[in-house]
Amino acid sequence: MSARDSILDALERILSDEGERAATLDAVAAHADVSKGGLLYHFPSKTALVDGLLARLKELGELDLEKMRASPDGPVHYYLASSKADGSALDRTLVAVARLALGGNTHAQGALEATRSDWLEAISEEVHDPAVAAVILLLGDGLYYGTLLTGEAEHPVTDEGLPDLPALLAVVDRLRPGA
Amino acid sequence: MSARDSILDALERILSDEGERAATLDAVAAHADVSKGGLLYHFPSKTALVDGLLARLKELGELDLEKMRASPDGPVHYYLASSKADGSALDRTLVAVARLALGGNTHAQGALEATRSDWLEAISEEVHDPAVAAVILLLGDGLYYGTLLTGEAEHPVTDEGLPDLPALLAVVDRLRPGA
DNA sequence: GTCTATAGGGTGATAGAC
DNA sequence: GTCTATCACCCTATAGAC
Repeated sequence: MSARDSILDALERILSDEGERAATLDAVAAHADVSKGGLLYHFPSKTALVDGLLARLKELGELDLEKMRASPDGPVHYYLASSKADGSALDRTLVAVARLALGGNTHAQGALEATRSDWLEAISEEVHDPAVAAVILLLGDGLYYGTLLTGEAEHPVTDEGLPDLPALLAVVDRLRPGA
Repeated sequence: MSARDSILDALERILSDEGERAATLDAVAAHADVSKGGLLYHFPSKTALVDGLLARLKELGELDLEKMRASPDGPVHYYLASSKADGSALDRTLVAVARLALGGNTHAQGALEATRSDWLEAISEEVHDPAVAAVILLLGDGLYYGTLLTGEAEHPVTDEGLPDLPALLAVVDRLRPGA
């Protein structure tokens, strides 16, 4: 793996596990097994480091959008299933960027908004009622919010006494007359 | 207003508008128009300051829960309507605590989880299908997530091209056979 | 290419004046 | 009760050795 990628991986891990405040240059360098000077060679500043993460989100997001559109179960099921973060590369990046966005980083907010807008577009191709499409988008947001709260994708809020994904999908399907 | 309350107000405002990192003792004191020493007289440490905010959340949350149960439109409509943050005292506190929770503060995470659990209970009293109740809870989470992303309750994500609240409520009502 | 050393500024917290 | 002065610590970023 390239040094660049292992640095971004370390940044994601720290943002997910310990939050935005813990993601200092020192901590990222230590987790990536490079020196602080080495980190600053690859990313000249913290802003550049964050921009690197946002570029990764854009790349992974576009790949996922293709998979979403090509999914045999349709974009909606694919979207909701993937909203229960399962530890994929995109999930890890998304949680990390969300942490930055919720910490006030406006670039991260914009990147997330763009991704969400792509999702809504793909959902709307399958579900033509805009209100239903919005409900689905917001439901996915809610699922993501749960994993963001706990930080660790292993213990999402929805695992604590809430119904499982198939039950939620069944409810959503009742909103789609054609399904 | 008591000095204590104006300090907590200042903390909320900074957390909402600028994020967790900006909520330093200095900044809170300046916004509350007290000196840093004065702030530390009322709240001996930053942990005590945060605990003060969590106590306020508990208090406002219990009041809101009563209103939710007594609402003429039923708990579900009340819950979803209030999930689109409208600048109420509870909304401000909730957004602030969510910022802390998403920054990694485990006390704040627990306080939010307790509040969410109360909501689910109240929703379940009206909606007996647990999967539908979960969808409603998550939908509210999604609405909140939008206001958290932008930080300012004045420009929630759902205002940007998504249907308005009545349209969402109509969709949700289709899930409740008795409604 | 990767490292050490250090600058310059902000942080939470304490002691003590008034 | 509220303030000023100050502490030791941690942050991002730079300069320059190897």
